Amino acid sequence: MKQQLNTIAMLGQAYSLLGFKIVDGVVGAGFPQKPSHSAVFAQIRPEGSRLTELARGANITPQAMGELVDELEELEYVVRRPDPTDRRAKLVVLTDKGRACIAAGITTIEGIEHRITETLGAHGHRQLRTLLRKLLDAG
Amino acid sequence: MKQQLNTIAMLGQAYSLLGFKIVDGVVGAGFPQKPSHSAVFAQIRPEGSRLTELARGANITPQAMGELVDELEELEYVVRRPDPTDRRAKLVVLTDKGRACIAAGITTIEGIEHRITETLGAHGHRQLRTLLRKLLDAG
DNA sequence: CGAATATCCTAAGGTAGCCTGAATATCAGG
DNA sequence: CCTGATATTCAGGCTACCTTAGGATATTCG
Repeated sequence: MKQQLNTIAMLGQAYSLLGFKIVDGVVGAGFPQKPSHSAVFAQIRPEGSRLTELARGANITPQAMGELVDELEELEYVVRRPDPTDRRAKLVVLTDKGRACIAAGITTIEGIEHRITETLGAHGHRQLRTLLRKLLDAG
Repeated sequence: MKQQLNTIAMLGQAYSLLGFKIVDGVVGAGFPQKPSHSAVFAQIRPEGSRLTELARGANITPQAMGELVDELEELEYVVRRPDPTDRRAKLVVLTDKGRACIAAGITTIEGIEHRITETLGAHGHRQLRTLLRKLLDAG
């Protein structure tokens, strides 16, 4: 579970770890309107994910997740397709527009990371990440 | 305006600066129920502050601030007293309980800061603050 | 087959945290 | 003393985000 994290995510986690509540980031123009929508984008698998699966991952009820998916479907970021392996289920799948949206978000994040490196220097940026890593590991 | 900031506040500001939205911190048991309540505690002056003054500082409408103060008054953290210098206005003043609440919050924050120093070492903690300071100044 | 289980949907409800609009009281200046 | 600005309050509304309740349908298991 100790995956590679970008600096802003580490900042957020550190902040959260220290007893603060944070709202999930809405980074850049590529992302949809509601902060909670990123709960879908962050989780959805390339082959598509089930509603209940997404709900469990986001720790909300399937009904609440259903509403989010409704909205994202309306915005044409995802579509619901029948699951070929289980005819009870439907798969929530990203559309091209959805993938473009994620790509735009990633570009924004990369831009921010770049700006951090510019400000702190490569060495400083590495130092910052190391310190944050230590904080997260200790927490 | 470049006052001394503790590390957690700096983390939060940095995170916010980088395009994320954060909910104000609820640190420790000393603080009241709602995150937004800290908008009052953070601003209120020892002699008391006016409602509109607090509203401007928190960048919300006086009506919204009025509701927050209502709640805090209900919880006996503050009282409304007539302003001796202006009979239109009332002063929102901390009670003993309110001051105790702030003190408890500060104690909690100090505890967290202490834990950070323990984890990173005094040198590491200073380094972290320096790096965050740079990020904030650049933003 | 029939019962239990899984998935999904609709509907209704609730809270937090804001907002606008309008009423009332007071102040400050000519 | 009239006028326009300022301070507060009451009333009503809104959005984001989540819940519980109940029911439809499809699948798996004994």
